[in-house]
Amino acid sequence: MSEPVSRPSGRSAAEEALLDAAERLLVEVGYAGITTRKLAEAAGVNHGLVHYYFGSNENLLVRALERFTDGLIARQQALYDSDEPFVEKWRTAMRFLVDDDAAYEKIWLELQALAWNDPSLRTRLAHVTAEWRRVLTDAFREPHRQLEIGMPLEALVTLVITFNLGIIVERLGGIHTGHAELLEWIDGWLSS
Amino acid sequence: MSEPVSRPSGRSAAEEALLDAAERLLVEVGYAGITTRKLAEAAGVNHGLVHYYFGSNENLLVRALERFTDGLIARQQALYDSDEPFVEKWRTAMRFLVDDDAAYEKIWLELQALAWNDPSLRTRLAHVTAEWRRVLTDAFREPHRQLEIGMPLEALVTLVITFNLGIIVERLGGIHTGHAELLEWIDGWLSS
DNA sequence: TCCTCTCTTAGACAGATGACTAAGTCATTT
DNA sequence: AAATGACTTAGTCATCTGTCTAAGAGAGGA
Repeated sequence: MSEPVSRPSGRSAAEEALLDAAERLLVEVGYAGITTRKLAEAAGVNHGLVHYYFGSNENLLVRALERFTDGLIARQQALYDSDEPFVEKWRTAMRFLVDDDAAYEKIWLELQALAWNDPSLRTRLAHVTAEWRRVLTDAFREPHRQLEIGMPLEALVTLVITFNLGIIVERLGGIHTGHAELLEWIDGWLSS
Repeated sequence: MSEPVSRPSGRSAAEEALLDAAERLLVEVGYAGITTRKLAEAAGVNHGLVHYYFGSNENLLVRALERFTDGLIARQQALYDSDEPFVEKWRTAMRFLVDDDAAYEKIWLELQALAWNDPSLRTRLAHVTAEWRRVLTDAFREPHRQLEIGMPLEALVTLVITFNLGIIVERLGGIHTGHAELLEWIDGWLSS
């Protein structure tokens, strides 16, 4: 027999390797280029294991999405939970945003593109975005008051989230025009 | 013989129908779900015509991209070229942005997602974005001065382009939180 | 009328793909 | 040492996919 088991004790190395391979392939070829055999090859395991551990190719991507988004929320929490002053948090976040290594962002947006055509995945991503919004709203409450920003807090958070997302998308398309200028002006404005 | 001909006089109805079908399928199933036979079926033509007119599936998508981006630039030009006051132009643009029918935006972002994994397509899209930036820079030059906006023009244009793009991406993911609040505040601020 | 050229059709073909399975291996338990 | 159960392998199978081709339809000109 070789039926998928009810998640025994510890995850096998192969299972983790396949999820890692999924993330790597999302970066390298995008979700549309991911096949059972490519996954297995990238993970260095037999291609039958995709069925053994995940049942199907699609399910593997769902699991990869869940693992990735769990990590994403934790990472965002950690950034804004620290004791640093707000300006430092902002600078760290913006440094991540324009980092040369866009692997994390590529995975995130490939998963979003996948979800555009899969309503069940959209639910999961909507939850992550809501969590992200919550974290940012908390983080911006104090600076929003202190810096006397005209617009309502919710509008400010929306603006920050969306322009960040837009920068990521442009960068994935190879466009960098104006990004540095915008971020530098914001940085200078925060410092004053 | 059935070799692709050197674009005779007028395009056949089938050729147009295939390009139309490509756009419809981008909206309905995304680029990854587009196959030769689905294209032909959606266009109501024989699947052999994909090879006859475009040589390959991929080439058809490239042609669809070219046709779409041509229209996109024209549409953007037309919006900001009109004689209306700036506020009206802005309102029209924002109405398009949050329109219930996101077909146009879906096509645009599916093509971008396709380009993330295809360097040659990226060049084409980068050109469109550059053109869009040029149009917006012209349109914002006067209001930027009159409204005494603190940040440099280039930073402002970047902010507008990226937060618009971010809103589109969020909407494709089914997220609408805060969009109306942000746009309403901007609208109010412009009116004052 | 016949011929030419464009357009269309149906189908062939190799290769890839997702899903699945029988037969193993191997460590741990009894 | 035997048995158990998790893990792995190599391979099968039906289906789909992209590409290409031979054959024909039909319009317009000679």
